[in-house]
Amino acid sequence: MERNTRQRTAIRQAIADAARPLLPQEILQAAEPEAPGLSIATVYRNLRMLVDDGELKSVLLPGEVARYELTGDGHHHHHFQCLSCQRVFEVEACPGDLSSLAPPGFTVEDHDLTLYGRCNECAPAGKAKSRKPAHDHAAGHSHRHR
Amino acid sequence: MERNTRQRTAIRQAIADAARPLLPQEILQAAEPEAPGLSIATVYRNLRMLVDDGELKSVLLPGEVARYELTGDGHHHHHFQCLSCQRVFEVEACPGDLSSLAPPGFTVEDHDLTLYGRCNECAPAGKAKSRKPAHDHAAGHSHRHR
DNA sequence: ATCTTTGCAAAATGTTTGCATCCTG
DNA sequence: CAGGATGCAAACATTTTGCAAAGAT
Repeated sequence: MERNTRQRTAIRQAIADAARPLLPQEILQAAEPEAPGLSIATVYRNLRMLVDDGELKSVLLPGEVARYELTGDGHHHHHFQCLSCQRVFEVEACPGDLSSLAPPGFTVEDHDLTLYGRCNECAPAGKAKSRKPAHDHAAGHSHRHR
Repeated sequence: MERNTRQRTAIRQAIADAARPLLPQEILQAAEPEAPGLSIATVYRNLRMLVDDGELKSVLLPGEVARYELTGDGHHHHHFQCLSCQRVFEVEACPGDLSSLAPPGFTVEDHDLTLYGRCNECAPAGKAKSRKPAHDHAAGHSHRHR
């Protein structure tokens, strides 16, 4: 990744402008106005390059397609997904060391945590197209091709 | 889902016999000897039926394809993935209430937690085909087609 | 001018579905 | 023997890749 193209700039900008991790499709839509004719293949190619470069980080939530956010200072953090609008937000807090939770003989090196609930824009009452509670997973659909 | 077929019995048994959540492919391989000619389509169809029936639960880890485990008593628990062998194990412990971690205006209803490290069979040194640390996600690959 | 990057279309993956047939109850 | 369940292949959604054309330095 060495040259600066209109497409790459638009993709970078789209992610930088978002206040939350975006889906490849959202990135395409956000960047397309800046780079007319932008193709999804180019979005994927650039996402991969930017992640390899350390400029971006992919945000993987259980059963969800990868989203992307700026690496920023790269500090440890987690994510929150709204059960109503499905959008994902960064969460600064972290429960800390969880090595005591592992079974004997197992060593913990890292962890991933996702919180589920309602974001500030979605009323805690409005049970819209909600995802099922995390430990009540619906049928397998990592590839359910949402 | 009303009839008892050789295939369905084999699938149920394969999952019951496993000490950990299995991938659809692992289920196919484990059940095939009991039900020769078993097709992957049948595995998927039954997994979905059994999940809908509440007999099974899908285990979704970040960036991973769905795995399946028995619902059992359906108690709240989490999972551990070995960075060396990639296998997933159940973890009884839970950090408890995490609602304080959410940003103001957000309400937490549930959470998902995944621990990463080495299982009892994989030496903490053997850095085999390991997954990257959780907050250092590799490029998107919910569909990375392992 | 060179060599990266793009767009398009085709391939690869994991999962789902249509349909004729098979088998359970 | 009726209707659910299976196997096969085709369909799907998402992501990747081959290749010729376009573009950046």
